[in-house]
Amino acid sequence: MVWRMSTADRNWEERLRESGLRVTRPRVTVLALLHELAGHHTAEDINTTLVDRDVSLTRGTVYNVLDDLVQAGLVMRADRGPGTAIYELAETWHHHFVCRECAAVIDVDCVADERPCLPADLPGAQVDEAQIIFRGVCADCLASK
Amino acid sequence: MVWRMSTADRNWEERLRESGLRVTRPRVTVLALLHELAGHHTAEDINTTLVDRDVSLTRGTVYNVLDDLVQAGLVMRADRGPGTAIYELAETWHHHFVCRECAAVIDVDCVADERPCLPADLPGAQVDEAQIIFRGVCADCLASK
DNA sequence: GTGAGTGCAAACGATTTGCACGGTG
DNA sequence: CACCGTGCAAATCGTTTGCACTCAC
Repeated sequence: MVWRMSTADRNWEERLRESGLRVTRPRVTVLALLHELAGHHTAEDINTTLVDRDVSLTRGTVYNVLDDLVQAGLVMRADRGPGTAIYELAETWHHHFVCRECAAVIDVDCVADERPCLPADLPGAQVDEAQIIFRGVCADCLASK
Repeated sequence: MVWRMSTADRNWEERLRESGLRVTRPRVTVLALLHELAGHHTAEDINTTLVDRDVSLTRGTVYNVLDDLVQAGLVMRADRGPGTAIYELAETWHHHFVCRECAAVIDVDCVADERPCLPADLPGAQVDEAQIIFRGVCADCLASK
C-alpha cells in the first residue's frame, strides 16, 4: 500500500516536530491509529490492526515507535502485569482499574493535576507523572458470583 | 542444605495458615527472605540470593510461591515496566518512584487508607487497592547533568 | 491417603537487538 | 549526504506450564 499523508495527519506531523522527532511513516501511522482507536491498546493490538489494513509495520518497529513516542511524551504507557503494556495518546490519558478476575481494564478519570499524594520523601527528584492502577473485581465479575 | 524451621519462621508459618495456604519450605523461605531484605526485589533477585545461600528453589517455584503469596495478600507486586515486577511484604508496602534515566526505584510512603482519587466511574466494582507509580528523574540523575 | 505444592526442563510471549537499507532533514 | 529510523530475523528475558514426585494436612 502506498502511503500518502492525509490532512488529518498534518496534525501528527506537527506534534512530532514539536517533540523533536523526525516525521516518518510509522510514527504518523501509529499516532493516527491510536487517535482513531481512542482507548488503550497493546503493541500487539496495534500491530494486528495495521496488518489487517495492509499497512504492516514490523512488530519491532511498532515497539520502537511506541517507545520513541513515550519518550517524547506524546503517548503514555501503563504496565498492568507481567507481559503486557497498554498504550494510549497522552491527551486522553487516564488511570486504570484492572479486574483481578477477568483482567479487564477499565478507564478511571482522575484530575490530572491533582497529585494523589505528595512524594515528600523524594528530595531533589523531579516528578513528572503519577500513574495509578486500581485493582479489585469489576461489576460483571461480582455479579456472576 | 537441611531446612529447619527457626523460631522467627513460626511467625510466617502462622501467617500462611491464616491466609489459608499450606505451610511449605519454599513459602516460608521466601517470606523470611523478603522480610530480611526489607525492600522491593525482583523474582530474580530472590532466586539469586537463595542460590547463593545454597537454598536454591527452582526459578519456577519462586514465581509460583510469589504468585500464591500475592493472591493471599501477604506480598505485593508492582509492575514497573516491561519485563520486571518487584515484590515486597504487604506490611511494608508503599508506592514507588521510578527514575526515567537510571531506572532506580525509590520508595514513596503514602497514607494507605487515603484513596488517591475516587473512582466514581466504576459503578458496582469493588476496589481493593490503589497502586501508584511516580515517574520522573531522580536527584542523582538531575545532579549529573 | 489425597490433593496441593515442588522440582525440573521445556515452552511461551512480549520486547529487544544487530545489521543492512532507505528516507528525512 | 549524513544520520536517524526502518525492516527483518534472530536473540533475550521474564514468566508460565506440563508432568512426575513428595509432602502437608
